[in-house]
Amino acid sequence: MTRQSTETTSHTHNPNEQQSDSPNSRVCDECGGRINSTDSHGELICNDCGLVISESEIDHGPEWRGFETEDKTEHRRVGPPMREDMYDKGLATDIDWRDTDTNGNTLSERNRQRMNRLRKWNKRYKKKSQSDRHLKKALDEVRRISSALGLHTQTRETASVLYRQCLDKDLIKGRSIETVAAACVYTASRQCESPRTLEQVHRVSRVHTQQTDHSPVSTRINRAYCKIADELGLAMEPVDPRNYLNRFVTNIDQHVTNQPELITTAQDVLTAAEETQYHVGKAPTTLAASAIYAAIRLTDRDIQQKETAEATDVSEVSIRNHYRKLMDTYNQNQQ
DNA sequence: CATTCGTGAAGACGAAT
DNA sequence: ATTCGATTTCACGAATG
Repeated sequence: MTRQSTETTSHTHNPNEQQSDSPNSRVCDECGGRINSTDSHGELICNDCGLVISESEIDHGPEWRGFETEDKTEHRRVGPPMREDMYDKGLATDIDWRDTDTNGNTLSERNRQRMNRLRKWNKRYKKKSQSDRHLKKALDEVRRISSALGLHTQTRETASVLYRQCLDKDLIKGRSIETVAAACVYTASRQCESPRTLEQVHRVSRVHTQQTDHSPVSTRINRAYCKIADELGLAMEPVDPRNYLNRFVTNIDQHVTNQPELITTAQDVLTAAEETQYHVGKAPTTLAASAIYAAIRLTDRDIQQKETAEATDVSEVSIRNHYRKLMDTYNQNQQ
């Protein structure tokens, strides 16, 4: 459905591309345009056609840190930074499985047995307690969901921090690990301004709707999210509908020409709507979808309501109910 | 014929009572 | 806890081109 990075990673090996001025600049497969470095939502976006290339971010920074001048010049390697999304924060030691020393020489029989014993106890220690296993399972789930939603590393780490805080506050009791993990990812995606809808999170989560639950979104994840935001004292702002535009437009599977024009028009439509306070009380997703359809009309494109509705998970009716008004306020604002 | 438009019923939600 | 109003969605049929 969405285009992922698999197509773009290949020409990293092309020597011609190594000359580019920034490590992030690449060329779009679709239109040959320059690809922007990540925008504020952590998504790689083509400058020309607006195609979302890849939502997962690669850290191009140095893996070393220097505390004294000679450290910096030597580029001494000191290991990766701490990671909140690994249950031991990435700090644990592992013993190599090869029975060789650092020079590659095979070990003596006596030393091999010693290493075997050490490996065994190291493993036992790492999986020691029940809570460690719980945390590992939970953070694996956070990682899985984040990756399925194309969220970038910073968002995933935020979700992981949230989960640890939930654990501290005993918020897991009565809920499944999967539910809390999904709720943490949902919360983090909003905090990091690359929001995913509850519906999107629910679709990739392993939280089943109850048999009696007819609502399209998971009440469980929503309740967990409310509880988390309340207990952790998070002041959650309403989602800015503009943050949905890139993703929604990319979701329209028909090839959209000149995406940036469409997106900026939709942005202006939303800005105009805010000035008349039209947006108050309306769902952000509905506003984003309606603004996109209004922009489609304003720029004379041949894309149907149905397609817009399907790409945004907003009903056709809701789009119908709003896009005229949005077009009107936009047009008034232009004069 | 495909698409858009309008409608009433029904559910969910927040604010007010 | 209940009521009320606004919003959203569904199912359907009518209007439009």
